[in-house]
Amino acid sequence: MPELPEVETTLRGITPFVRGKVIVRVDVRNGNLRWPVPADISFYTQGKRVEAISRRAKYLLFKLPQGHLMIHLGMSGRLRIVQDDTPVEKHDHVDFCLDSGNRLRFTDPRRFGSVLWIAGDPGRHKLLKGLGPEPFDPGLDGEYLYHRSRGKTVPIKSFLMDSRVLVGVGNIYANEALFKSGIAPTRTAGRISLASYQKLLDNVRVVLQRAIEAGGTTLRDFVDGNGKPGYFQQQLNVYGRGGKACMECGAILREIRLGQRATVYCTRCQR
DNA sequence: CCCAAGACCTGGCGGC
DNA sequence: TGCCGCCAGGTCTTGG
Repeated sequence: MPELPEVETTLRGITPFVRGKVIVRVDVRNGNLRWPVPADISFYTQGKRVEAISRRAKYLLFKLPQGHLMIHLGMSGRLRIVQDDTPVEKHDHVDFCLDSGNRLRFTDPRRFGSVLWIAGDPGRHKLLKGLGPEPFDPGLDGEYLYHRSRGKTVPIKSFLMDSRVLVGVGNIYANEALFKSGIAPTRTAGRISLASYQKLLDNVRVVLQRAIEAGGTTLRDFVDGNGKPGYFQQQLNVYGRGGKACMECGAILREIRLGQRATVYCTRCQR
């Protein structure tokens, strides 16, 4: 589930139940994630109060007195609030038990996600230090993307999904933003105009913002611990629609693979 | 440095 | 019903 909107929705959903609470115990049932859950995670987190929660790219950061707990959801991860007596299911790998009687439960069938401890400045952590700007960073503009792309021979879709350039644009929304912008995903990043990058950034923001708003309607699910993320209900123009008719012109949408990822576009609307 | 491909892992689906 | 291959929202790591 996690693209940026899902991570942002998760952040908003769990914050009221976690901020200000004390972690009384950590249950690690399977610490074999993308990286092993640190053996001393309890040492750093047990008995500590969560002072704040924030997001950087698709990483969630929980500020504790002596450092940050950092969680990434990978491809299939979920974080939700459950009760102490909520039954544990197969892929419920880690619980952060809170003094409120709730637990923050990390579930991840594919285990591409991660639960890490950062002792120092998160911005200097190996996984965060090379990241590009956030899509909604007010200082970000089309010129930045234009300049970063000069000399690059990668397809624009790969460029857009490169976290060193810009964070938060995953496969679904890269496809959608390129469609809205009328840009073929195969085009060489270095040969795209400034005006096109300006339009593309606008559409990245529109698509992400709408998805966040859609996700925001299902916040209740995080409390109940059932239900699904909201973005499936959202209207997708191209993602998952290869071989079907373009919603704008009716032409058959083409599906290819770019950088190993499913890529769908309209050869008539996108040039 | 740049770019492409491989790696990690489980589950669901379509086809036979 | 069962087995097989392929696909899936990410991104770090390796190889050329």
